[in-house]
Amino acid sequence: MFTLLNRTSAKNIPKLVTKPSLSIPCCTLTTSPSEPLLPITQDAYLVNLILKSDSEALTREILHNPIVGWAPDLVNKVLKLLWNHGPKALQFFKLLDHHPNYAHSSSSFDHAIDIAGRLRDYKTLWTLVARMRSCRLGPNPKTFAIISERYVSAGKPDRAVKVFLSMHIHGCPQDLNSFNTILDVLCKSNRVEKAYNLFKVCKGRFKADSVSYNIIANGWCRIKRTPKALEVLEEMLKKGLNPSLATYNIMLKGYFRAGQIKEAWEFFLQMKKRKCEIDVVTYTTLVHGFGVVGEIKRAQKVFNEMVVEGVLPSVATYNALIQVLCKKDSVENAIVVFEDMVRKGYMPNSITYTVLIRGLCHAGEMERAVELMNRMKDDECEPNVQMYNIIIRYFCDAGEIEKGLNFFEKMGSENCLPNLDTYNILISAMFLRKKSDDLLVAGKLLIEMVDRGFLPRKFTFNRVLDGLLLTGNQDFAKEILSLQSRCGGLPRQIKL
DNA sequence: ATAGGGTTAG
Repeated sequence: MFTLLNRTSAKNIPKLVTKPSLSIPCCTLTTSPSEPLLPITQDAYLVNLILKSDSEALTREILHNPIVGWAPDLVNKVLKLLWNHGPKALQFFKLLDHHPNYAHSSSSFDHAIDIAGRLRDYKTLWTLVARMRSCRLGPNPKTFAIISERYVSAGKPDRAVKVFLSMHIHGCPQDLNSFNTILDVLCKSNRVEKAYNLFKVCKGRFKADSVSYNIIANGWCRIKRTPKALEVLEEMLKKGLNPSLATYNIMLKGYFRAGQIKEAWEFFLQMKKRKCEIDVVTYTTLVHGFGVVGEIKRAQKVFNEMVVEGVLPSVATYNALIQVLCKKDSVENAIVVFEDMVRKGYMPNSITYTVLIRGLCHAGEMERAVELMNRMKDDECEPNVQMYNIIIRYFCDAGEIEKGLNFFEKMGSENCLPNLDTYNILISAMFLRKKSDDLLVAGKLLIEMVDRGFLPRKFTFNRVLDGLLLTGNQDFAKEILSLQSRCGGLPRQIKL
């Protein structure tokens, strides 16, 4: 297992970390007198407008409102905010495509294609690709990366491979980069066998490089098949391609994933012994790896020792430690680490908050979880769908259905659109109290989710239908039944 | 959006 380590690793190139600017251009438009007169960002204003307008009003606002100066950046922001409202997003995109003075940019096309793919609306997807081409804006390698990913996550990896092999027909020739991308897309969805087959067939044609090999090795590691990963890397060495620190970190993580804790530690010791440049990723892998198997003391020991070795922890390292403390130790100790990181000047990110909020909820500390959620806004961090889903789920589980519903309403007013999970969580909760009014709410939620492009499972439909029939809501049940038959032909929507 | 570390609860 250590032959890999006999080679010198490539120089580790420091990564330039740039922080994206968080300032958002403000719009002086005010919505209506009943709403707060605070300056509202233009993208948020438009999203609200799009969500509440019928198609006639929308045409008027999008095409003929002279106050809105359309620009690619603004369009992309709107599309992003409408991420969990696919049909409306596509309606908006198509409408704006007919604007007299505005033409879509290539990145907006990519966004729209992504959304169509998520809705599994492949007809629209390929229409957009054709339209993009006729505007001479692509499609580009990124477009195909998006399309492949959508096919793979819809359970159609063969279609993804086919799309890759026919890229050139759409005016975008394949190269090593796009080859590596499709391999990675397949591996990240655990279709490693498929990736490996494609790799074997095409590695000569595209001159597979060490990145290709790393992607495949990581794929085998993801599905806990470390021997296959080692085999692939041996082949890489035979080809004269050098492993890099990324290669070693992939294997290290692979051992942890496969539960080979002893091997992981041995591998790390060998890395050290053979003068590999060990970096923050290596240490984060160790902290997380030891933590998830409950070896908290060792995780903390590694965390403390890395500084001695001259490697500073990153936010990700802190997140790893905080997470494992929440899971295997106590949320109180996790908070201690969180406060320590803040004191040292680290800026917690949304993962830090998600992990801590879940930890607090799990410990039954709902008030503190909510408090933290309010406090994170001071750190230029907005609560996201996942956090709302956690809070809503735990409140519902604790029997506080009203509080769950309150948070659901709150997210609507904060430009955080519910996703499939949100609806499933809430609909399930509507059966807990055995109240007939709750079932009416469940029915309304079901209608709303379909409207937003999410397809409920058959189980969900049946449950709501049964509930409505049992509580004497025959008319509403009929409405739901016709909704279900209208959904029959629709493809199933998956979560993010 | 070409590779390695940190959310995802049966």
